[in-house]
Amino acid sequence: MNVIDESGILAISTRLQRLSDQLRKDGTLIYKANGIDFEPKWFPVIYTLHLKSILSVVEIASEIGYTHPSTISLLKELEKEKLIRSKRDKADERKRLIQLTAKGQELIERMQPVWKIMVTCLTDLTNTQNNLMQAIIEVEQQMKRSGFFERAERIGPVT
Amino acid sequence: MNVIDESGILAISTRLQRLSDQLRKDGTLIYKANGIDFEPKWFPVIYTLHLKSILSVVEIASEIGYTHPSTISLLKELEKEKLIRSKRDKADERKRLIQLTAKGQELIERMQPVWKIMVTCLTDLTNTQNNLMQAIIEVEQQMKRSGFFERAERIGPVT
DNA sequence: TAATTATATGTAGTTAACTACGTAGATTTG
DNA sequence: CAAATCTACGTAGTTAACTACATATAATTA
Repeated sequence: MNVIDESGILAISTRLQRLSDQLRKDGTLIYKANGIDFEPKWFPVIYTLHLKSILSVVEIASEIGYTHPSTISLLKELEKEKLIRSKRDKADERKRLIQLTAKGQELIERMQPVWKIMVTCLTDLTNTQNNLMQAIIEVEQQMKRSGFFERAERIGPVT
Repeated sequence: MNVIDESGILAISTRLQRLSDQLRKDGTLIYKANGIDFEPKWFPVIYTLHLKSILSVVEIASEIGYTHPSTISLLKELEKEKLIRSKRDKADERKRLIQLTAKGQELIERMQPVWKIMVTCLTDLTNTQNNLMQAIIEVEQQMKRSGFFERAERIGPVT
């Protein structure tokens, strides 16, 4: 990965994705090694339902920052695993309300120690001179002020 | 994205990917706005060939840190765009040697000012208290020492 | 030098997100 | 209150990476 490492900031999107993938793959292995049948991609949904207990599809999507079709496909998997269940909202027939099942809640209990280990390891890994988590938060704030495209428009277009 | 923002480091893989996607999407728009027909995903291959001029498929894959099938599919697209061409290595009939075409080289010339704008904007965006690029490099170094899974194994498994 | 192993490339299918589009129910407005 | 618009959900198809497997050539070894 010589060239990409050296091409600097232009390949930052590639670098971010590579890091994300590595962490996710290890996440899968860590759950497995601890005897837990859980995929990292499910975390945002499950964690959201853990905190909020009952939400509609679109509410979950908005909490986790995914599109609703992506959320629907995660919910399908989780329903198949019997970790969540859903019912129509009687007050608004368009909505489907999602909740954890007892199995889902138990799984969360069993995952607590694993999450604790993960937090420790991730904190360790990222606790360097420039803190990755903080850097992400800071860049997201910068982008909220003015995004990459908007900034480029302001400088360019090259005539 | 309340919950994910607050779930902290456990959702770091999701956060990294989200940021990567946003930057890539804006990258696409910036090329377009500057009248350049180029996709950000092509950057690693094109930039590598710009520096090294002639390489085999596996050499490119290794330089950009992708698997060879991913690289092959990028090369197919680039060949269709006539930005690269390939020929068998006479010394080793297994190898396919890849080079930029004249069109590819011209495109790179035309992209230089856009890359310059991008570098400026990205540097600006990430030049916060905790520098994102530096943070990535530091975390990659940490992971080389001992990865996420390895660290978790050392602490756990929970008995 | 024949057999084995390693390397380079290629194909098929998977994954985890996305966009685009469609429908049904709720809300707003002329 | 009928028509128009908006919101919630769902489906189909795309994307950009991956893994697993297959094949051909090269290199090594018995």
